[in-house]
Amino acid sequence: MTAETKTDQTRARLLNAAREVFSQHGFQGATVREICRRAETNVSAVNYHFGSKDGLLAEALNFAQLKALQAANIKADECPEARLHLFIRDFMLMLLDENTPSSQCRIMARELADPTPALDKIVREAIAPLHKFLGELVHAIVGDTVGEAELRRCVHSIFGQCLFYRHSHPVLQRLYPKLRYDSKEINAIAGHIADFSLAGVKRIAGIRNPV
Amino acid sequence: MTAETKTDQTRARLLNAAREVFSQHGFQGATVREICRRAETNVSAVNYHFGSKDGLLAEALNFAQLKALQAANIKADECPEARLHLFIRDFMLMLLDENTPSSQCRIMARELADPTPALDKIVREAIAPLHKFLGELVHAIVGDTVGEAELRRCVHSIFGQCLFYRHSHPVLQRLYPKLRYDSKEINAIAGHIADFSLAGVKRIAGIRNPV
Amino acid sequence: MTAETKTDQTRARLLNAAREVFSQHGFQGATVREICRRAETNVSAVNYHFGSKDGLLAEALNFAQLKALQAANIKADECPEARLHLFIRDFMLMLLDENTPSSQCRIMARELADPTPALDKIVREAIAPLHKFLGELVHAIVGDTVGEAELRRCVHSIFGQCLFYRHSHPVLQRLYPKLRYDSKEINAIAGHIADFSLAGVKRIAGIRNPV
Amino acid sequence: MTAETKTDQTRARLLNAAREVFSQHGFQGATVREICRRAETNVSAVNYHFGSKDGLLAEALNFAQLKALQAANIKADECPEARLHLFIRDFMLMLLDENTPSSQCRIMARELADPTPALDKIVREAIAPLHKFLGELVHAIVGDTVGEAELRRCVHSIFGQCLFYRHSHPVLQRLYPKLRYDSKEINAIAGHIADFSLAGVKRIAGIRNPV
DNA sequence: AATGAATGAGCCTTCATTCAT
DNA sequence: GATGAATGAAGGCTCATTCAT
Repeated sequence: MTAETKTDQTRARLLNAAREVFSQHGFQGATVREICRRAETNVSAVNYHFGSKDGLLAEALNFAQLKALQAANIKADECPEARLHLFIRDFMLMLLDENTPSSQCRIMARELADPTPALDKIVREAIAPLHKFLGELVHAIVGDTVGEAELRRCVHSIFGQCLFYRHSHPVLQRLYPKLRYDSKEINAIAGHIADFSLAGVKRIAGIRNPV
Repeated sequence: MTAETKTDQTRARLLNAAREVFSQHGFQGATVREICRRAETNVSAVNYHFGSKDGLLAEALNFAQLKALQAANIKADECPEARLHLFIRDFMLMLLDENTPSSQCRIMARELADPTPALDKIVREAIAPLHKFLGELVHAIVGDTVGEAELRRCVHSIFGQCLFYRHSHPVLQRLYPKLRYDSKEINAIAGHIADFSLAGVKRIAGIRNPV
Repeated sequence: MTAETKTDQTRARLLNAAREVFSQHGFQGATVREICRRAETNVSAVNYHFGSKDGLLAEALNFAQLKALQAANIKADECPEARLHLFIRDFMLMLLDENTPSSQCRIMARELADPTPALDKIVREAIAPLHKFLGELVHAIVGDTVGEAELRRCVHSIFGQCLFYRHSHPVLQRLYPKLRYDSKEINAIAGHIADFSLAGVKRIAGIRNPV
Repeated sequence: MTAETKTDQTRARLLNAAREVFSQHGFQGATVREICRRAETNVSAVNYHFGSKDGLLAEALNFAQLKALQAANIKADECPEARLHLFIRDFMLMLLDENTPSSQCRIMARELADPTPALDKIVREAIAPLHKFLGELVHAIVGDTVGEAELRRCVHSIFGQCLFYRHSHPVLQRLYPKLRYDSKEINAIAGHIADFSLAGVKRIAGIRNPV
């Protein structure tokens, strides 16, 4: 049924390998050779199929996972607070779960702090919608009681907490050598961030925060 | 009275250049040659003064400033909540203030995943004490009502929010081209993070959060 | 019929150049750049074809020729004394003959004092078998009359005499500016070493040495 | 009593350190920094006192030890055969004894195969006299029965055997990991070379070689 | 006279890319 | 169309040497 040509298969293998390697080593740290080794093809293949390492990154980022996450969240028949919790949990799973290989999200996270030619595309197609999505979710929680700037900062506070566990992973590993991101730990972290943030946004909105 | 030797001046120029380049390109993306070019010295200077690129990073992180920040905070005759606010503000000033360019510690250790003595030292001497400090400050606010793991996560939530503005700076620049980190903006951000976090930690501690 | 690919040609040029440069400047003194310059290729070629400077040395030593030499000697239908003479002559030709420049194995491993995989491999694959071979040849001459340690020293004495002409070539050139290693001279040297050594090993074995 | 100035002391320390390091690592492998570290002075001292690394080598080689060896040998009230044995033993001790630091002879041995600017001086002042000395000793044993070329080759055979143990040390260490150059082993080697060579030169001279 | 600081040429190696089948 | 071979720019670093006291 899958009329995949050999070319398509090679492309697919390269994209998967690229996602793995980019998410592990970042764009600069990744080498074309390593990607091609994992894709079991030759080093010319990247330039042949994608023009350059940059081009490979651009294609490797299809953001499907991220969009699926948002779509699923919107569909969820839950109150905004519960949806925030869900979103944070799914986002953290994408960022941290070691059993989910080749998450685009993890690639993005790595590149946020280290501008690459692909960053414009990443921001435009993935991050801007994501910020918009979370902004709307927060708005659904707090209503019109907060200004635009404050809403934005709430979104930043939530993403900042999430991304910290990825960006600071090398540091956290050294601080707490026993730390492992299994699903229990990820759930605990996500629960914490959700509770913490819910209280935060409500405080910002001037809403009394019951225990 | 400027008892600065030529050596000290060269070291200082290198450190400033390194902070600029490291924060712009990350550790891997930064080149010794570029750093030396900006410092107007030769490429050997880095190895001469700091032993290696790693060693330069370790010194560029400027532990002294971090420690001064903590010391000043401890001395402040304020309640823990106010001290948290102060700490966040000073930390954000250190991370973001564009008016003291390159003399600040802009870099937080990242992407030194391979076990390297530099990151070990950085974590041991700078980051671990910093986490301990903030942990104690949070504890002073919430008392013994939270467990060790939760306390730790509160610390992570606060640092995550702060570092977000540095790590995601390239992203935020693209999302909000008009964004400038002047002292007014920094104060607003710090205020937001302090309020948000205070509500967060109290919620985690099970403390009713009045408006 | 010249089924040599371009790769093989480049490899061969590199090996020839490496033998020249290594034998002129030693391993440390030789530079990859100089070798590549003489081989008329770029500096990456060494690492591409041989992995490293060490790897290039390992291949340049040309074990094949050494092995062919031993194989031919074993096949020779001669008495052990005559075979010793033959071996020394062939070995000296390999070491010294100026008429087959740089296609020969001129280098004997030296100055790789730091434990390096290259020298380990060289010793294991080339030198140990060679010592074993000469040990057996000496044993065939003297029988069981000498102990293991003495047999070993006889082998060392023979190799030492041969290698002297290579290792001390720069010295001998200065001592005897007229010295040329043409085939007549090489034969004379080989004959000398064979006679000298035959008498030596027999004396060590306690065998009366007739004129 | 020693009216040594501070300068002289520094020079002396540098020369001693240089002899150590040169004999251990060869001229190219030795670094000025290491020499100065051992001499407990600064890196400029070498150039200040000796002009360059080359100049340091030239001065480090005063050949006193070598000359003393020859002088002592001439004085010895022994037959030429016994004096050959003595000479080889003393020469080997100089080359190999790990308890005799900073032997000039060992430096020379390293540089024989790897021409340095100092080689002309070494050959002229040390090696040529040494070859002449050993030539005369061999001549005293065999008389006028051998031609000049053959006499020369006998000298080469003897030196070749001795130097082998130094040049091929890295190889021998790997072939026989248990090998140690203690004085017992050195004496055994020297005895072997003397016996072997005596038989050799007599055979070359056409002298019947009694057991 | 003597030294700590600074230099720049050069080292081996890695890398994304291009070439020539 | 697809690949193994080859490239050259650039990387961090080491070193003998020179500078400026």
